[in-house]
Amino acid sequence: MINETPRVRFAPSPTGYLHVGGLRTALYNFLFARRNNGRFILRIEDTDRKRFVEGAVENLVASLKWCGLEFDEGPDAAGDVGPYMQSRRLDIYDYHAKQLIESGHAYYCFCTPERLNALREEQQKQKLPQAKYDKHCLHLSKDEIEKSLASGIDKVIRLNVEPNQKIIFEDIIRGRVEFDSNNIDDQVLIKSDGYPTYHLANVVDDHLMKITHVIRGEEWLSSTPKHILLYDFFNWEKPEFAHLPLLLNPDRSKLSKRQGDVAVEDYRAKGYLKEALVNFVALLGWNAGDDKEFYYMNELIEKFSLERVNKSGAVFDLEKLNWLNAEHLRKKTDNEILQLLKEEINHSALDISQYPDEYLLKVITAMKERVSFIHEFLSKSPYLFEAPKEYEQAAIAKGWKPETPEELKKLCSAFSNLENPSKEDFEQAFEKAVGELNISKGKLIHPLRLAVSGMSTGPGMFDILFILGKEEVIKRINNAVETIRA
RNA sequence: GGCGCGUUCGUCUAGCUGGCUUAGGACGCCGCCCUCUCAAGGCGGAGAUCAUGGGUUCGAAUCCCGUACGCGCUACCA
Repeated sequence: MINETPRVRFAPSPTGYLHVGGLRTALYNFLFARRNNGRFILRIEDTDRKRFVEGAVENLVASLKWCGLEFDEGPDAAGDVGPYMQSRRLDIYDYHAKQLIESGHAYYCFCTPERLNALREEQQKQKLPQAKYDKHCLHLSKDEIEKSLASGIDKVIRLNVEPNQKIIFEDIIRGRVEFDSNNIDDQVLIKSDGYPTYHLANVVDDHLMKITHVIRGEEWLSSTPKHILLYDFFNWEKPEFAHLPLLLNPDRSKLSKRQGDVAVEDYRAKGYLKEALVNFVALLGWNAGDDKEFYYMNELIEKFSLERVNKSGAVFDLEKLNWLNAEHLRKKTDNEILQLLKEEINHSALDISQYPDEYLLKVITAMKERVSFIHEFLSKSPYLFEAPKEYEQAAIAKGWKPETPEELKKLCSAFSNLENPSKEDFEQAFEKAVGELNISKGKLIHPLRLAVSGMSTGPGMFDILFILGKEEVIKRINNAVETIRA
């Protein structure tokens, strides 16, 4: 074991999208694998036919890959212990379930749902500590079993849990965990439709796929004793277990759709950078023990360890994600941002051909520190892409005086004398004009900003003028004078 | 109900082998500086009797026990 290559798996059921909690689980598996020169495996747990969702696997894989979580083995990256879709391994589960029956650790059950329901109700009425199957079919005679089997009536295969056993295992994150077998039900292993339940499939696959570390969500902790039992019954070596704390809603319930976005694709659509999402999710339940919060994937790989994963659930705090997104955005080079911005423009109503790279680069320099998302280049500085069609009312009320139009006109003529003006040229011309008007700089700069941008906030005034260029600036000032005067 | 897991500022967390903690950092919030505005940046502030009660100890957020609360599981779902 010690010298074996660590092998871990992310084993989602294909529900249609990658949940951010799933992303966190996948990420920790991935980081652990990369950190320890191991293998990261994707296995699809599609044994519930009622939950089949068309295209779910493709979507899952796409989200995983977008986040940079490349798996070494999986549905479309075959290794030699596949297939990696449980629905294609039915014969394997069947074979192993039968082995269990032969060894007496499992048995056929022909009970109808009606009998099971009645049993449960009866047990509840009696206020029994826990509702459990009564092992009725365990005591069927060989003949009865043969007859029922031959008749083709519905059957399942159940785990034969022996009472009064202590089931103990060591969890990497939680330490020693102990269960009493009296609290464990004779779990169905093979359903009446022939598909295995999670419990059987996951143990058989983890063993056959040589998984060394089972890293999964805390919701599995309670069923781990069933899995331990199965390993023992098969006489297989057990993997290490690490149960991750849950991701929570702001009200501390398990992170759910009702209280916001949970799908990775939602965050992608909202303009979050994959670097930020990964960084943020990594920190939800883990830290290196220092104050570092800004990480790239390679740094996470270098620092990650299961031993430093927390035990308690973590609230998914959007504010902090937003901050990290801004941080990651600002750390990118202007050229990297340029590519993203061009994509954004392409997906907007704007015509990309109107904005040469050189122009966009100026916009990026001016706005980079003022945005948290790429799409904010467009929403926070629309005037750098199109002339303003309206002007902020509050700013008009505050800075637009009766004499303002004349003063702006004066600026226009000052600017018109400039030859291909730089930022400094604009500034000098502005100061000269202001001096001649005998007014303070501040008195005119705000109306000018309003006239040129339609807004009261943004980059330095002269940066804006420089980006827009002389002709456009003059045109906009004249436009504003007319519009606001009217 | 039963079983299991958890509980440090609003949130993410440091603190893991008890003293260096008057409990540190980050997000958010507030204020100041910078400044043509908004950001970014710098500085500062408010904010946690470490869920609670009881032990052990010269000394506990750190070890032990109880209680409360929260969450998970309790399916022929994963």
